[in-house]
Amino acid sequence: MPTKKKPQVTAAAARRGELLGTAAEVFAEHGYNATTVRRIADHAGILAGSLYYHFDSKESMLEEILRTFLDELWDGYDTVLASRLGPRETLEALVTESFREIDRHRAAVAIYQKESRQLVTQDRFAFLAESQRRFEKAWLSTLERGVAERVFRADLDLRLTYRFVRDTVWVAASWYRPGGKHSPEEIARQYLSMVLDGIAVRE
Amino acid sequence: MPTKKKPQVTAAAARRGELLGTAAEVFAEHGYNATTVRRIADHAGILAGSLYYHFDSKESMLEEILRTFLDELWDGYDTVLASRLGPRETLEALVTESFREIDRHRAAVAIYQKESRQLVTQDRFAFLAESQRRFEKAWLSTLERGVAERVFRADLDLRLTYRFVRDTVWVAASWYRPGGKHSPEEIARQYLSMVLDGIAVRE
DNA sequence: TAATCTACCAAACACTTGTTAGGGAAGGGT
DNA sequence: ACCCTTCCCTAACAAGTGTTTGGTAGATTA
Repeated sequence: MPTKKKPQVTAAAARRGELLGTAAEVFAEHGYNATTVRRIADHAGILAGSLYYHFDSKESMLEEILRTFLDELWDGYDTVLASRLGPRETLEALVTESFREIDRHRAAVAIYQKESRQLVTQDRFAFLAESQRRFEKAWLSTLERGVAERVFRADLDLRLTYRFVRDTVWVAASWYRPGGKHSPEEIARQYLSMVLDGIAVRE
Repeated sequence: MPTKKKPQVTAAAARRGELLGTAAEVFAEHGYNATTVRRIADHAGILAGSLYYHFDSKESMLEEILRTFLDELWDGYDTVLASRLGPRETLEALVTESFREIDRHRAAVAIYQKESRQLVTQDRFAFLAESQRRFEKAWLSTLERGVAERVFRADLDLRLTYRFVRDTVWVAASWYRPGGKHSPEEIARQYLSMVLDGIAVRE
């Protein structure tokens, strides 16, 4: 029976996570394709070949980064959706949760934004397509409920509205920097104010 | 004195434009870095080396694609800005003009969206940074005028609002397909309706 | 008809890429 | 003292990259 096995595996997992973190940042900064494994290794203070002690391939690093992010994202989303709030409150909670995820996983979100379109076609990244379907379903049904309950406008193309709301939230990852003057919650509040009430003065 | 010189140069320019068009589409679909010159050549029905009869390098193709797009974009923007409309009408005209540009140059816009962040640091693409500065100035001043004239809300962070409006417009290039059921003007109308008045029902 | 030019091909170049194989230093376990 | 695992390095590989060179069929010009 092996003694003292657990300490090593957690240490290994910690190192793994550390390397994935630096890889995510380099991917986010230069793009996946333009990022060489040597550059990731440089950033981590080791040599390129050494990465292959921890990971099977460059692609598997990308996969693990995106999987980890999406898993945590859906943890938050599912909690919101399970609360069975009204449509407006659901939308507010989803947006706020999204900005929190951007705060926590900004590199992964940036990568997702830039690369997901081309990745979804690969079998390996089929989970991205499934996530997108769930995503669209969650948002669209919230919007539909809102229209039915007369809290959202009925004169808008809902699919267009969905893309509008989705994009306005996630593109923020391209300029957001954690530790800035706005907290995720504050940014969410302003975004919601614009999306819900518009930027024009009411008369 | 050379006779019959002009027909050739216009034919050459036409071929150039043709090749730039296919290059732009491949760039937009797979990303600049992931696009090989061989794939562009395949798409055009020639061999990779033959591209170098028309262009200096892969990078110069990218530069010409983006320059052409930005030149036409600013033609439209400058016309709008020169009209000296009120802030709300200026915003409406700029948004509408943007969607028309997306309709005309959707490949170039998609490339710009995905690659500009990394390109601006290169000397060769310094014109992107200049364009971004003019862009921010045009939009921000319009928003500021709107706040001063009490047609836009005064309680919003203007820089956040600027990024919001900017992003909501341009990310549309990632899903917009010309010839769809919505014309650029119709999409602009719906976007403006959401941005100006919000998606919530007014009470 | 001969000369020239246009737009392409064929084949190679130098370089970078992701990845692999073998080795070795450090350190805890027995 | 020895072994074994962990984590990294050194050095190389094969495939793919952007680009160059020399050549050539066919149209255009003189």
